Amino acid sequence: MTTAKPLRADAQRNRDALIAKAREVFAAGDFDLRFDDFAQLAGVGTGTLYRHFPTREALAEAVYREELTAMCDRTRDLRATLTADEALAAFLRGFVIHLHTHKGLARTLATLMVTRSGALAEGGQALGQAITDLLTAAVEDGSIRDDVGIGAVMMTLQGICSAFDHPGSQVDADGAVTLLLDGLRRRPA
Amino acid sequence: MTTAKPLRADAQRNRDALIAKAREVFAAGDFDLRFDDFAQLAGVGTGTLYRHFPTREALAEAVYREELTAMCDRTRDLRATLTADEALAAFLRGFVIHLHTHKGLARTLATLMVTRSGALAEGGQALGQAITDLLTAAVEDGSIRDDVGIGAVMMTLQGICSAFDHPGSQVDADGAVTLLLDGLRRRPA
DNA sequence: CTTGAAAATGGAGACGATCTCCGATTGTAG
DNA sequence: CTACAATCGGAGATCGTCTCCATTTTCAAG
Repeated sequence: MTTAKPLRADAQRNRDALIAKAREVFAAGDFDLRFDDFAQLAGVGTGTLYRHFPTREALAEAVYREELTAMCDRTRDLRATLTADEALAAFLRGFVIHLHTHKGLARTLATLMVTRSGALAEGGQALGQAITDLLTAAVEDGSIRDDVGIGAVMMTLQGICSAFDHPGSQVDADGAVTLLLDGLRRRPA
Repeated sequence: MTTAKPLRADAQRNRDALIAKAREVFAAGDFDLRFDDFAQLAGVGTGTLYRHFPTREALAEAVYREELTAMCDRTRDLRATLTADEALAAFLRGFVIHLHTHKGLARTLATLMVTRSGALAEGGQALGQAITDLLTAAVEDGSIRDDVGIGAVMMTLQGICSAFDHPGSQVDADGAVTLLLDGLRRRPA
């Protein structure tokens, strides 16, 4: 999967330059910049841009790849320290905070989930798996209900990501997580 | 608001033809048809199309206007027959079923919520208000919690609409509603 | 039934974004 | 150093969106 293909020196340089500039642009909130302009800003030709990143989403995914793996790691750390349901809660709370400080990440995840292009790009795929593992563990130790599927949870998360540019989104997103966590608790009666 | 502006005979005819054709196209699942082609199919010029419907969303909203008002009416009927929380539950269950038989509606609502163009087009606005009323009533009579905002619920609904083209979405959407309703229940302890 | 003015039409073409193609350039193995 | 392959760059093809305005249609007043 993680095919390590040796990249020629100049190719690597250009790729890095593109990602670096794109990160700046996203950080500035300019998500809808004309795609070709990413090339110009990075000082490469449009052909080079398209060769490295066939689509806007591919570029976004590369920019946030680090963040994505960090989140995956986080799920594992939490699993090691806390009970399954605590880990789930901690992760989701952290997820919202993380999205808040990286608006571009929210948009990227939303797009990846909607297009589900080629079954989500690699990083999105990994995060999805990590969350699935968290949920599965919590179901197995009986701390959350088992009568609703993972997909239902993912839909809610997709809502959070999609709606994250609206003003006041952080409070609402946190509320949505509260509802989700309480809804997931095993029905007492 | 509902400004009744008399439309010239030919204008009305063309408008209706556009909506009718668009309804067919959406029913066939072809949501991303080239916008100009809606005009060609309806036998009018592109200028006419744009005059009546400045954007793709405006056309979609017109197509589903009936559905939208029907849903608004439904919230009121349910309020008249059931308790506030029963009405909310019944509405959301019905909502999912409705989306399932009208995939185009799901996509339209998702788009309207994302763009929130001019504070949502008229129909979407009305539906949002109707849902808000349902929630408010349930909060007021104490059947659902009051410590999370309406926005949190809307986020979840946005997720349901956004994810509705994925296969197996109906089951997942129903699960998401289950989680939402249970999450909204006043915490017992 | 005119008739004149306002309303509406339609479709060619301007525009802006995406993406491709290929001759020129650069890196690297031998 | 040479030759070959990998990569580059950016002009321009392509495609969807939207505008503009000369022409046609409607309609109310005479």
